[in-house]
Order: sequence, then structure tokens, then C-alpha cells
Amino acid sequence: MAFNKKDEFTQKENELSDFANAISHPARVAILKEIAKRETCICGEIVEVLPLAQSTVSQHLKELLKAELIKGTVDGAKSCYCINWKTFERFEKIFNGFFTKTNSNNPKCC
Amino acid sequence: MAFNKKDEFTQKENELSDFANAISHPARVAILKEIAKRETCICGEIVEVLPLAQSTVSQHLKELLKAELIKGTVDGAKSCYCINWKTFERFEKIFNGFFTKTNSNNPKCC
DNA sequence: TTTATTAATCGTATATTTGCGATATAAGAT
DNA sequence: ATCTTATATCGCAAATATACGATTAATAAA
Repeated sequence: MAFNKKDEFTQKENELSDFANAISHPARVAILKEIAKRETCICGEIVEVLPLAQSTVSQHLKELLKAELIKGTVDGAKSCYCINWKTFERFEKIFNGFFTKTNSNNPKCC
Repeated sequence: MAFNKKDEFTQKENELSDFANAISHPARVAILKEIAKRETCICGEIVEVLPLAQSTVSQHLKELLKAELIKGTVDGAKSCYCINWKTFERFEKIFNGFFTKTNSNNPKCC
């Protein structure tokens, strides 16, 4: 942000937007999909499938790690990744509880 | 993006990331929450509640409109907004179907 | 030991996002 | 007609994000 206003919002608002931010790029969605499909997956396998350079993929993986959407361990020269489903569950809970959903055909609605 | 690689990803990957992108800022989460709470809501009411200038809020509203997360109509000098629940439902469907969730305690997982 | 493989990080260029004040526009009030 | 209110848009500055090639580091293979 131009001037960081994050502090001015609630923790839950930030948690939700941070999660959303992590999946707000098609490459990261594609990476998550690939890891979920394979259950466990090394970096090179993702690079093979995506239309991006290795360094770029590595950067996206780093962001997904930071947001705790994936877990990663070093396995020799390779890096092994898998989905951190706990974070997904927490997100779903926050997301569903966040907006007090009224009827979809709200007559007051514009 | 530095060079726009959107075309290189699937339509669903882009749809999901676009939705996520719309709620990837705490201000937009707060705006959605406020509109949902009030069911229908004018711009000024949101500006009152948020720690942001009117022009900034207006910009965020524009983005939410573009992503079809809200609907808006002009009501005299005022602008009336409400949640577009249809988009939320569509997102939930895509999101749930996207990642073939295996067991959370995947033994293969790192 | 040398070489190859794998992946993270650095440096850099470019694009986008965020935020605000100023301005424009349009309806409503006086 | 003029003033006020409400909101969108413009122009700008600063911060972030995206992408890549080059480099580094560390293991594995020869």
C-alpha cells in the first residue's frame, strides 16, 4: 500500500484479505492445483507444468509458504511441497462467517 | 503483471484469482462486511466507517463492482450499493471444486 | 574431485496498486 | 440562480507485485 493502513483494519479483515491475496494470482492457483493433484510435489514438477521461469515459480512458492497455504521440506537437492489443508479450513470458516448472508433476492437490494 | 501472462492460464484459474483479488485488500473486505450488514448502503455510510478518504473508498467500490461482488445504482445524488450474492455462490462452487482435497493428515505430506 | 542437477536468492525492469487532494458532475435545498 | 451535498474521476507520488536472467548453494552423480 502507498501508506500502510493495515493496522487500521481488524485482525480478521486482514486474515481474510491475506488469504485471498495468496490466491489472487492465476499462477498461484495453478501451483496449488498441481500440488493438490499430486498430493506431494517437487518444485521442478511445477516448473515443468507452468508457463513461468523457475525463479518466478520459486517466488510464488515462497509467498504461498508465507501465507501457510503450503508446507515445504528440503529433500536432498529437491524441495518437496504439499497443501496445508488446515489453513484452507480456517479460511473457509472465516469466509463463511464473515458476511451475514441475507436472502439472495433481497427486495431492498438495488 | 510485468508481462501479462493471464492468457497462459485456464479460464477457471483466472476466475478464481480474480475473485480472490477483489477481496485481497482489508478495505474491500471491510466494505463488503458493511454492505452485507446493512443489506443496502450508500457510499457515504461506508466512508464514515472506514479509515480512508472518500476518493479511495470510491475506487475500492469501483473494483468491487468490476468484479461483480456488489451491485450499485444511482439514487439521486447518492449511490446505493448491495452485495451480489450470485457471485459469491459461484465463487464458493469453483473454490470447493478446485482442489481435490485428500485427507488433511496425508502421510505422504512433508 | 569435478560436474550436473535442483532450487533459492539477488538485481533489475516494468506494471500495477494504493492513497490522497483537487476537480468535475449532478441532484437537492435555499 | 446559487449553494450544498454526494460521489465519481483525474493526476500524482509512493509502495508492491510480477517476471526474468544470473548467481549462489547444496546435494547427487561421474
